[in-house]
Amino acid sequence: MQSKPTTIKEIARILNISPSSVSRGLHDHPSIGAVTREKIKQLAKSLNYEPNKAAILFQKGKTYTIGVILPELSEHFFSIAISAIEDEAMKKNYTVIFAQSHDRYELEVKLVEKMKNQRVDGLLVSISKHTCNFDHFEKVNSFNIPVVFFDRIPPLKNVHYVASGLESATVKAVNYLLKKGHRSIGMINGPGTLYASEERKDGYKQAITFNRLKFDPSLVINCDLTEQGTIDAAEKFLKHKRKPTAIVTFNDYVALFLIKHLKKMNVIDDFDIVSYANLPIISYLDHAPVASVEQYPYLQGQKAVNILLDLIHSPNTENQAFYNTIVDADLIVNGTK
Amino acid sequence: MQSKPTTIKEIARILNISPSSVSRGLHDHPSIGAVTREKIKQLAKSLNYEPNKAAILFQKGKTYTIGVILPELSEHFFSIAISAIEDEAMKKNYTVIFAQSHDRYELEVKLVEKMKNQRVDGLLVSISKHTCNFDHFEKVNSFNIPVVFFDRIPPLKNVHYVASGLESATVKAVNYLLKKGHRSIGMINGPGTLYASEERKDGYKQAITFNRLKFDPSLVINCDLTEQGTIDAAEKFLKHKRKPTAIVTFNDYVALFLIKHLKKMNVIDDFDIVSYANLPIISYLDHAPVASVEQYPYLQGQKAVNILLDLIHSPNTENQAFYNTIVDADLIVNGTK
DNA sequence: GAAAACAGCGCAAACGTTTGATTAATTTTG
DNA sequence: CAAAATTAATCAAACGTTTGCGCTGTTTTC
Repeated sequence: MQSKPTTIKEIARILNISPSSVSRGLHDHPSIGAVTREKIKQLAKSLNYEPNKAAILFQKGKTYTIGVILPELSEHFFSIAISAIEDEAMKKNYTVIFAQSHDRYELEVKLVEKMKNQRVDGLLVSISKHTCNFDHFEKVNSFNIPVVFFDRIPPLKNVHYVASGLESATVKAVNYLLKKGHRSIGMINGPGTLYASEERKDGYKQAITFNRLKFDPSLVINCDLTEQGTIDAAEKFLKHKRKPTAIVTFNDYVALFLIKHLKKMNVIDDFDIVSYANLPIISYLDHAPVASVEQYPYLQGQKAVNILLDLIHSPNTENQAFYNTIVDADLIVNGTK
Repeated sequence: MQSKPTTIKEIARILNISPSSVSRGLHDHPSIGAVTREKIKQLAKSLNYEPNKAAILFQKGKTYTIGVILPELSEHFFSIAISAIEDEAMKKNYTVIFAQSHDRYELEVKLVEKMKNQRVDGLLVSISKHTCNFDHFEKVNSFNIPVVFFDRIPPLKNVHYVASGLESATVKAVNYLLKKGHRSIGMINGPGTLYASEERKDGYKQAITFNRLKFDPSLVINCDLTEQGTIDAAEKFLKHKRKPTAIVTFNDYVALFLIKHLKKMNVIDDFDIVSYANLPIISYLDHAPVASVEQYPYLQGQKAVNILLDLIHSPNTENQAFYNTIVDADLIVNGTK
């Protein structure tokens, strides 16, 4: 008893009118009389008519689909964003397809190509760690598929993006520690190649110099974000001539590794730690960070989708204006700003 | 300089042959000569031809898309599964669209309907907490769209599903605690309506009775999985005449709440805790569970996709056989089985 | 009362691809 | 060498929907 979906043709046949009239009737086109329109709608309803999306997509050359490429779908930060993107797109009647680059440049290129072939109406991308070349995005742009970058954005001028204000957030974080009395503050930063590392460093510098202190470059250590890398950085701090009393870590994983190591070394109580939140339950730790930078991934996801839909719907004129949206991050202390 | 994608027609026009020949040439159809075939392929390549998926989908009535409905995309367990589903589907050249029911029955019904309208080739579902009626799945089935349930499965006989063997895993967990010397073991279970609660309780009973101990129903407490619910349960245990020395919690959240409360009450060292793993960093806690039930969400996601693709590809005969796949959960102690 | 406006509907083409049936040209077979 | 088989390609229809244009019959306008 497998049903075949009802089509417009079928309805037209039954009502003895043309398919075009049925189509127009269903869309409240003025050239269809009220009587006929109602007959059409009633029959459509009773036959459970559902438009064949594939046919419409094909006909209109639009897919009402947006593609999303992220480094890792299971990363907590991104999983929140995914939730937001899905919710927001659903509201606007768009479908979302996700893909993950697993932080591999070549895979990312392939995925962009695939999305293009899928004829997505727009693309939302958080670039992989190893992406330095951006030609693949140029290509989709030339096919008139708008691209909005998200969180991990490329260092380019003429692109749309949504990202968090890590620099100002870092200023807040360091200021907070300074106000707490700390005079030597360490930072375990990410790889130097990352834009996000640069922002953190700049924010750190800014806060330090603004408070008329001297910026000591040896207090900001680049780290590959692994456990061993974190331990190495921690050891440098422990042996530092101006041993810091507070440490800002690149993210919660680093904070976790750091806390573990400092506990092992039995010096955990000598430090205040501030991290950039990406693990939900870090505050349950015994020696949890005293403060966390919240980046609002849900909000970022929402904004990114809305910008993308804007671009999709805007007449594809020579758009010289680029959306550069910064979602201000907040410093969370004890669960409040 | 916005390009228009190359079409088969275009290639045919340039080569002065028919579109059908181009189509067949690209598909290595035997009735196209080697010379023509090569000419076609070369030109297609140089023009960057990419098949218009929308057209193919429409023509074939297949979408090469599977729909996935989960309660909450950002839930850690599901985000791992999402990653697996995406990877696996990508390998088989399928596209995935995700949606979340936010654990609301009505929304789930709507989503199923939407997926059907999207003409997905198959559906992967983890049902919402409040779904007791399953007619909406019957409906997609009648449209010959196979459904595979995943993790949260309905209490029906004639459905395909992949889920973890929670009963046997619970047996392992309780056995482990018994072997450690515990004689009174509490369980903070989920709501009684959940199938997952039933399985845990059955496993608990089984292990207890198998070890010739008496099953005490008052040691298994149903809980709404909130923090307050957990605290209430904990208090009952603290006042219990046979105060347990070990507690099995429904999931890591409950474990977290429990640990927090027991710490506050200063009795954390009186208990061994075993949980069902769904939070990645719980092992970093100071008084972390001594063991965790690992449910392998990645593996489950993989299996579910493969079963679904199997069903999609199998001739739609009257399939009387149902896939009932149990992914055995393991008890992880100190990072190993 | 003829011309103009309009309401209500049908016709047919188009979107890009696939595929069964057909044709034409060539080669093989007995 | 005629008949049969093979090769290589074309034709045309189909999938479901939308939309510009044209057609008819009725109503309005001056």
